[in-house]
Amino acid sequence: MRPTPAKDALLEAACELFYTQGIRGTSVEAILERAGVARQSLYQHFESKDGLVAAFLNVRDERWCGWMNDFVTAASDDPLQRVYALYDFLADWFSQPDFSGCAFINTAAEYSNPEHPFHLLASRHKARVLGDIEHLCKDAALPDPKALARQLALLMEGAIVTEQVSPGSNAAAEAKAIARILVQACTPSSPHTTTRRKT
Amino acid sequence: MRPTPAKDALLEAACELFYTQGIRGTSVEAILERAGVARQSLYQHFESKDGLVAAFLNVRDERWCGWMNDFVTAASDDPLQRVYALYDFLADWFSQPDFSGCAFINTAAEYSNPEHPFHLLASRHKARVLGDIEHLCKDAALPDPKALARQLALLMEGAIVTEQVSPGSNAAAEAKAIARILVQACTPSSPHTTTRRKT
DNA sequence: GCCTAATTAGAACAACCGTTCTAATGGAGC
DNA sequence: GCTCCATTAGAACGGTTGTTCTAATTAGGC
Repeated sequence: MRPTPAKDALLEAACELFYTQGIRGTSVEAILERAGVARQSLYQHFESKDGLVAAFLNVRDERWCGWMNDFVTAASDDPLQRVYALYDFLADWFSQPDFSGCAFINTAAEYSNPEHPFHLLASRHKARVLGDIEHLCKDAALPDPKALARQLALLMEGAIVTEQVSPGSNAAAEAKAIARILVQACTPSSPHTTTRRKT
Repeated sequence: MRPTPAKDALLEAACELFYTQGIRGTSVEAILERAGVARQSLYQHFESKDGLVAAFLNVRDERWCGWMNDFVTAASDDPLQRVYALYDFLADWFSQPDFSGCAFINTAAEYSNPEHPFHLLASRHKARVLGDIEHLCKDAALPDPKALARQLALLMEGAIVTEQVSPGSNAAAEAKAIARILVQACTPSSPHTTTRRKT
């Protein structure tokens, strides 16, 4: 029990509640109850609720990017299939019972001022994800990986939000289909190597 | 002054503040101050803050859809160009100084429970927008207008959220470019009638 | 076994929340 | 001119917010 059990319990409770109920929608009281921890412990390990929020956003960023990269890596050895697997990752995520959209989109919505520290953390997360996608495009030897990554990221955002507002939209599959078209469109008409239409 | 000036002032203030600061982020006090109205007036015309929120969401739905439809109608007489004009509408919207994303996406994020009345109003709004887009696709005689509308709507969501989280992304133009590709892809390779590449 | 530090429970705080009440003021319609 | 009702200002309500404080309790390292 090196990293103090109370601090960990608090962070875990914060991750659950801030994500599913929103930041303003989650009281310190609720976090303490969920963590099974005394009030004092919170202010011993974090300077304030906002400090805990910042910690939550940082671990969420780390974890979510990890999930995404692990998923696409495990999905296939073919770099192009890994690009498409981004949307299988989304489908997997959407099917989780506590799916509540993207924590960072939600945070940017709650703190609309783009200068607000939390909003900035949201932008930073999205920039990081964009970088990861761009990396996938480069690995797949796709032309203009920067531009394509921006397109693929926009599709992901659209799918996330669509599924959040109207659950059951099957938005991940929709986005994947569009992604196929985009890749096809930017590829100099190479005879589709692994484009076995299945879905 | 038929529809009581106080009620109107309250609704107007609610529209501004709920949209730009969020619902939970806006206090009754702030609305009263902005509206320049006494506290009692609020509870005379609306049964509660939640009642005012519902009223806000309804007028926002009506107005936003009106803005969109008016914009694309005025943009061109060519039905296909009207489809593309959806994304010019977005660009116009994004450039407004108080742009804070989509009020309904934000509301669905704040009230994550899909059964919550506010979340349901958000779903209803998106369904309505989807219907309008489908109508545009039909007018443009595009094949499978229902499926295409879902794709175009997903692009719009992606652009809105991208611009909200990271202002200055030029996401509207990005989405428009993708929309062109999608329309091209679903059209049985008719020689591009009005596809004069300009942007 | 003792010392240190983490943790605990719970009271207390001021500030804010949404809401209700009281009482006075205003103006428009008959 | 009087009545009715929208509107006003402001106090007051109970509940919740985030935070601080006080003490008592636990557990680990030397």
